[in-house]
Amino acid sequence: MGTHYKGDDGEVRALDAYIKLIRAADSVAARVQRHESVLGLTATQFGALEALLHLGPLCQRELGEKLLKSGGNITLVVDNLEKHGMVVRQRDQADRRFVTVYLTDAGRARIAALMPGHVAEVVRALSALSPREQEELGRLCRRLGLGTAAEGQGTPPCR
Amino acid sequence: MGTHYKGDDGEVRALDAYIKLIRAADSVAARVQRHESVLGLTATQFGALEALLHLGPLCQRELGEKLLKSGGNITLVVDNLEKHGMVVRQRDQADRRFVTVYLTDAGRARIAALMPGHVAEVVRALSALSPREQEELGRLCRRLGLGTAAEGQGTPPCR
DNA sequence: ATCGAATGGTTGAACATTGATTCATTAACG
DNA sequence: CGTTAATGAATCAATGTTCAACCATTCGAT
Repeated sequence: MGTHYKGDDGEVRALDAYIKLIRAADSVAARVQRHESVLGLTATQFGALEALLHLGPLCQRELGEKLLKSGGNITLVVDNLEKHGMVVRQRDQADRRFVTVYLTDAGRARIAALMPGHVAEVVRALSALSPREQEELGRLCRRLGLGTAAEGQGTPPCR
Repeated sequence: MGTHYKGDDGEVRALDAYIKLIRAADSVAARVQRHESVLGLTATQFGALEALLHLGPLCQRELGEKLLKSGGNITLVVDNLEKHGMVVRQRDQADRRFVTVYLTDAGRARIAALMPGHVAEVVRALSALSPREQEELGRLCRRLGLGTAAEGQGTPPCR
């Protein structure tokens, strides 16, 4: 199990941790997302709604940073959410480059209704670890994320 | 920072760990993959070559399991690797449903040449953690991955 | 005030990924 | 045997994602 690469201890240790980290994230994300996508939302759409719900209106650049997605992608995601009436765009009057994205009532209702199930699924996915272990995992992961990630660590990317 | 969801302690703890896990994996994977993709390989192509290098020839179904990717995707990935002469397909004579994928000499040389840089980048990405912490992270992640993931935990998915 | 750099957003091409369908082959079972 | 089920792979449409090019807007020098 783990890595088959021949190298010194430090390399094998890092590779092993790396593989397990990626696999765990994939596994947990897949499990959680199953419950979102069934309801007609992609993971990124869900993440966007959730960010808007918990952080309030955001411009598209901010949304992209929170979700770790490219600008072009955010344009499409917001397009689709807007098409479905979950969200509205509005040009910022002060600085007309910005487009602020607002949750509609329908969007707020939708994401609010989805959250309990989402939370329950996350809790369930992490139930393999004790509370103390979950905290330890969070601590370790936070230090890893600091390296490259956009600093805004507000809201879940949801892949 | 972390989660903005209002809920009981267990929920907040799980959500927080979840977010950080996903972000850390994204962040580390992005960093590592930057060094692979610059050289003309997608993450999945790299993962496939690496699996073949360390595990020997595999059929496409096995490859899909190792990489956590769909069958249709594997067909395309192998197509592209074959086009570039990194890999050859061969029908299994015993059971003609199987197609075994072999590394060519060129493919072996290519992945072998890439590995040291890959390993160095993984080591670097995980250097925020001490050896002991890396082991702890691996231990926690392994227990999370067990929930849903395909059991074959041989080789890195690389997203 | 103006010109150039930087920033936010959009667009379009390229591509990876999935999921459903289909086909060939093998296995199982009567 | 022969039919049916199961398995591995290929194919195709649909979609999410990224990246580069581009436009509009603002900001900063001079």
